[in-house]
Amino acid sequence: MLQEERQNIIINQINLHHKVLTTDLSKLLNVSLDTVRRDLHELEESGRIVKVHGGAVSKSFHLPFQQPQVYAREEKKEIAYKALGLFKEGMNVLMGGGTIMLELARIIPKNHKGTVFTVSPLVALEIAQRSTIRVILIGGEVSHDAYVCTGPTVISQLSELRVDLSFIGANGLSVKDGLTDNDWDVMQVKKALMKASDKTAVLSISEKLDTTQKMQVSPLRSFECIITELSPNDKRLQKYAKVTKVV
Amino acid sequence: MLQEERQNIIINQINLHHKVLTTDLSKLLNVSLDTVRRDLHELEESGRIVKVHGGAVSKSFHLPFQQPQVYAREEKKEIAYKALGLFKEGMNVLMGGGTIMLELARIIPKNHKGTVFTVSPLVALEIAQRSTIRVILIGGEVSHDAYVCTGPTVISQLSELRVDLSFIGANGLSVKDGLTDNDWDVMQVKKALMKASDKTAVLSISEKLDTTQKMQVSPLRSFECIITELSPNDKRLQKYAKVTKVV
DNA sequence: AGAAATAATGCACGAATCAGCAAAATAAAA
DNA sequence: TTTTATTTTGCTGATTCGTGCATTATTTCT
Repeated sequence: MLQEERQNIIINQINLHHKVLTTDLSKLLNVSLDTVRRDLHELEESGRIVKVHGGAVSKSFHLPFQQPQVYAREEKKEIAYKALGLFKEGMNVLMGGGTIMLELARIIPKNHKGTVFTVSPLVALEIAQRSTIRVILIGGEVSHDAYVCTGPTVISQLSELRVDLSFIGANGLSVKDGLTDNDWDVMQVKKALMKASDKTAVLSISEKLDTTQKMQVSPLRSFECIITELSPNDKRLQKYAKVTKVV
Repeated sequence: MLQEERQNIIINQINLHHKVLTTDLSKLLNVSLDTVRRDLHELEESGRIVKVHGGAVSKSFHLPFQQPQVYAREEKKEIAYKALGLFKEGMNVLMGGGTIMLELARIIPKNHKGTVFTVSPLVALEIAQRSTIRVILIGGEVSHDAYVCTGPTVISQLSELRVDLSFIGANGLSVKDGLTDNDWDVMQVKKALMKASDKTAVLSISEKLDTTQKMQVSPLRSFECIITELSPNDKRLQKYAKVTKVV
């Protein structure tokens, strides 16, 4: 077998699986490990792949220093725009935390009528800064990782509140387990958010669909709708559409 | 499984959920805790994530509030350092809003013991971000100009609170009129802050000495001390020193 | 302050890598 | 074709790398 032929096969395998193991290639091509290694070395020199210990990965798979400021920013913006459509003039809404909420906060029109309640200091500041809308921040202990107010104060304040609509971000979302979270305090807050509102919309990027975290916030059917960046008739959403509205 | 592959999965999990636990990753990836820890270590070294006790959090969850030009920054830092001297280990303190408070928030040591209550979302976020100290945000309507929580909710929550010490920024400060402010809501909040604390320290740059605003918060004598960037025996402070302590 | 959870450290073992060398294959020249 | 030069391949041993385990620190919770 020619060297070039072999290397083409290797490239092919990498494109196919994003990664290859040196030992696998050795068996597949019936050559020694050294030969495979030398091939990988050359392919790396010519910049076609990235060699790692144990094998090699495709260049796109190995993201060298790409550090997005906000992960999946565009998708989240898209979701925020859809959500904004539900926020009619004069409504009182309740917003949770997370990057999607921040995007939503950014696009609320300056003179929108209504009141926003939120447990997220960041959301509160963003809205207060950009718009003249009334912002009520529900205070409590500030969580060190999610930057959201949590704790009994939050729960009790929310229990005295009644709003038309709430927006909640998702950590895990699946048909079977509904909305799930991995932080007990945050889970409690989300439950309270839902209790305080007539309707609740879940905002989530599609990547979180069919994932489950440790604790359940609420089953799917209790939500007014699920908002993702996907088209409502996307295949991935169909099983959700049977239980609740998808947007 | 390739190391590279594993680390990509970890990054992805963190992007999705902002925070991951070492034990969860260990189960998810079917490797020992040590391996996960080493991965997290490497990812931190290359600057892609931030490691915390028990797991790791996303680096990209950075706070977008910027502070372009702070007037008299150096003087304010100086004041903040003096104020920090009063914040002993284990104390519960209450902080108002304003740029001096932000400087104070920035210099609180990472592992300082104690609890901070504040009506300023900015202060709360700054502390929550930089330190492991407990931060309780007193919620309410977010003022559009001072970015401080105001209104009846704040007042009533503060009335149920009792702390050792509070730090308040000044808008106007004079021997004759004491601490004065020009915003009715903020004035009310400051009054409530004082009522909730055993002692109150006023933080002010010297420029505001001998100035008076429309509404009085409290006369001078009710303060434990006044903190400025000046030396305590500066000429300008002498008339204040007759009424209360100056630092 | 004590108990439990989490992290760091040192060690051992196997797997992967590398360098140099000899054999084999291929290409080029006589 | 034979001979020679060049490239490619496989092997050996030394070395590094990745992983898990045991032990010791550190942190957190109560």
